[in-house]
Amino acid sequence: MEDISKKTDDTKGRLIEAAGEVFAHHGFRSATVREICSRAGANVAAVNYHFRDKEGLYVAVLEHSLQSATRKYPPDLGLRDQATPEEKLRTFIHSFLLRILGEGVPAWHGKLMAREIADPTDALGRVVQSSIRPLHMYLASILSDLLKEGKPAEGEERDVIFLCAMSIVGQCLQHFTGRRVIAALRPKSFNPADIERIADHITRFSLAGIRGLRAGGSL
Amino acid sequence: MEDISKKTDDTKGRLIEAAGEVFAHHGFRSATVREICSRAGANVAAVNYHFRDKEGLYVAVLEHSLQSATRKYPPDLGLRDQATPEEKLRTFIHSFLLRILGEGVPAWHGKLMAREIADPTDALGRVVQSSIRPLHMYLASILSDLLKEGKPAEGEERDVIFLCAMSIVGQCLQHFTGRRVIAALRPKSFNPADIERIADHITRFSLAGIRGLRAGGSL
Amino acid sequence: MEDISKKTDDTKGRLIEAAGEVFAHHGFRSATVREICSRAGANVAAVNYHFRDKEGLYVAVLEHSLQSATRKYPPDLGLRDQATPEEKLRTFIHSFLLRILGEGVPAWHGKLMAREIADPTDALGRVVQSSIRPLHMYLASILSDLLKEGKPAEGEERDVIFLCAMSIVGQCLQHFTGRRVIAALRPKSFNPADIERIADHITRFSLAGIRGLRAGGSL
Amino acid sequence: MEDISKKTDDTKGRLIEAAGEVFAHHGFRSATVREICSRAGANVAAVNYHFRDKEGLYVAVLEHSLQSATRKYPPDLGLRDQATPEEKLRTFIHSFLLRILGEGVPAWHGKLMAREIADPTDALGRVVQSSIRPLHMYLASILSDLLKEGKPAEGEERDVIFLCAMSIVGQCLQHFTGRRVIAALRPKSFNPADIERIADHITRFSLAGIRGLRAGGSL
DNA sequence: TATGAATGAGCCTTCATTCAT
DNA sequence: AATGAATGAAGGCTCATTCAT
Repeated sequence: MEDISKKTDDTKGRLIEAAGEVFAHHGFRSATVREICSRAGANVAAVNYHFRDKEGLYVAVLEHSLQSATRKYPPDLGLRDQATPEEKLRTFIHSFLLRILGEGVPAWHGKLMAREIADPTDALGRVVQSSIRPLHMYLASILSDLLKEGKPAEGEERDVIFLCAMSIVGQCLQHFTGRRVIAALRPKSFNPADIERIADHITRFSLAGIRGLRAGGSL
Repeated sequence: MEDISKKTDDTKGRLIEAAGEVFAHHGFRSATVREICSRAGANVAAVNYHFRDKEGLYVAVLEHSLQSATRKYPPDLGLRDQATPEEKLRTFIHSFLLRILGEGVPAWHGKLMAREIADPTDALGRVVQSSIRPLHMYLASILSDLLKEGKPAEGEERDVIFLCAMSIVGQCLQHFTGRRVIAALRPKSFNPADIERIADHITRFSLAGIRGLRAGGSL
Repeated sequence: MEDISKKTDDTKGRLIEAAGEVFAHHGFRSATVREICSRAGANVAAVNYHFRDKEGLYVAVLEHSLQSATRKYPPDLGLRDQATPEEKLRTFIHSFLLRILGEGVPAWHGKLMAREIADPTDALGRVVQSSIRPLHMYLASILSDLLKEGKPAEGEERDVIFLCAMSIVGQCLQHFTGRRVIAALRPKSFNPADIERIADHITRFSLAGIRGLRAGGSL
Repeated sequence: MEDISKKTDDTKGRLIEAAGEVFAHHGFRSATVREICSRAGANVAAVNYHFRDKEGLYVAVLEHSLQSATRKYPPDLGLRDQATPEEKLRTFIHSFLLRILGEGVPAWHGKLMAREIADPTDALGRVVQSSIRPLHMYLASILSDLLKEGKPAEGEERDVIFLCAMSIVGQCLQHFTGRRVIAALRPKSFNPADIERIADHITRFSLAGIRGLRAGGSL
């Protein structure tokens, strides 16, 4: 009679949970099967039995993470469909930051993705297709709405949308990827509680940036 | 006190050169002493002899890189001092991108820094103090000029400057850190030759973003 | 007391059948319980449940093989008892080759024996007593007839008989044991269809050899 | 100042020597690097350092064995060239038996070959080309002389030569491959000292067999 | 009776490091 | 100053086996 979400007391589930933390913390190559199994209270051979090998476990962790993360933090955060593009962008940024900086239990979902992006394994292709591309397309549609009125993007326009998407995602990821440098530069700044503050900044900065591009002013 | 940049045919210099490439490509943990020594045409024991251990070599590489990189690509790219803040920002962004995306012979300097930021070792503190902080301060001064006129930043203002700096650096690093994902999302887009294009975008996006913040419009 | 040869669709029977093929192909040590169970469509624990351990299964396979093989290919191949010793020898050699080179459904019986001879396990003693010795005694009796007339063999004579038996068996086994080398030396020679040809050669070679020994010519 | 043949006190040489014994005794797959290194008084990593991996060591052992064995027991055993074919055959058989049954220090050369023949690894091809084929060609030339006068072998003739070669080699190998069965069948028969006796038998048996074939008598 | 899950010993290999020269 | 050889710790993985159901 399992009360906790989906019976996490089976070995396979515990392994995924433990592996998620360890992979997110050390990266795929530096993580050791022994530490994962130790945390999961399982034998070293359990990984081989359930996931074939270390990489199989990694893929399973990624897939679990992809589903879980997008389910927990949908890009629109339950926003009503008739919301303005500005509202949608703010919500997208906020949810993105929550995924990579949030401290909720299984906190490693977003961290794992950020790691995979910065130091990809062979599983990157799968991650891009099943998780990153949908998010990217959603962001691109918001940006398309913000950059012009109604006309489908084409040619030059598509490049601008893509570059804007990179600008927004880059700003968000910087607060995860560069967290150690930020801590060293400004010891007492921004902790998890500041996610709201950061989301505000990135949203305002980006909305103004997009409007500036639309204005088309020269450099 | 040997000048490495002059006589790179001694073992020590060749080791640093080879280690730079390997560390930049694989990261500290995944790089192997054997590959480094092999590329440098040196014995496996050479690293321990000259640098005490693998980490000692890494620190030496970082320090060499810090000096070399800032010398080769000064943040102002030789800009005259009376340039406008807008010109200074554009030059900063351009030089930053050149450092992390350029294909010049010592191409690994910037890549190495970006790696250290994304996956720090114990040497991060040193890197921050001697290399990152100066760049950051220079960027902060440009931003200060752009955000207001003359008055030194304080309180809330400092937070804004810091967040803007992160926004700009984050946009730049995204094109290095996320290069594999970008390649997977848009196979034929942006190659090194597009650095100008990317620099243009980030500059325009950011200048508009900063101006938007100064306007202080509500969300 | 189950009759395996009749109902081979029970787990135990399927395990023996599958194990026979795998042991014959890979040898005892290199064969894996997992492959055997996989082929038999049974659980990995089935071997330990039914046969205590891997070796127990091996012994069961051997015993099944001993009975089955001698039943299927009797050394005299149903030859009438009043056949000449020459006819008996030819038939013995032919049936021996069929057992180790034949491609019949239970093709692994002879191969398994040949493997046990070349790389014995602890079960060798049992195999010798229950399977090899009877064959050997039968061959020895044929040889005794060929070497002299009527007088029981004794002393020096017994050594000659034994050596002749080894000569004949060695010639036959060479075509199984050394099959890989033969294939490498003479790529297109001798395939299973050549059993007749090989049997002819060994028979003629050996009959002449035996007669030569009887003639007692000096070296 | 090494007095023993060729300085066997270096690690590499000791590893080859130890590996030879272990491989000959257990076979490639069942032999463990640990036992080999333990016997050689070396670290487990020594194998990797000197021979890349276990298979590299195996190949090195084989090559060392090929040279050493044929040097120690040349197929003609120093026989003068104008010896009769009969003398040559006897010498070939004798030297062959010495190689696989002899107890001289490094006793494992022939045993290793016999193992490789019966249970080949990926290195078999090399062994065949560099070691077995020359021996085979030499034996074939002797057989050619014995089977007819002067005329080069062709067609059917070549098959007969090949089959005779297999008959002779098979008889010899039987005393190594089947040694355990022989011991079980006839506990007190044939020990190493009987090599002469066995060589005599196989030679006489085979010479008579060959002559019988030449006579071309029907079955 | 039969099984999926889990185990622990042991394998080969790789690594940064140290030693003797 | 520099090297080839050797080291021991640790890693991922495979195996026959046992456990709980």
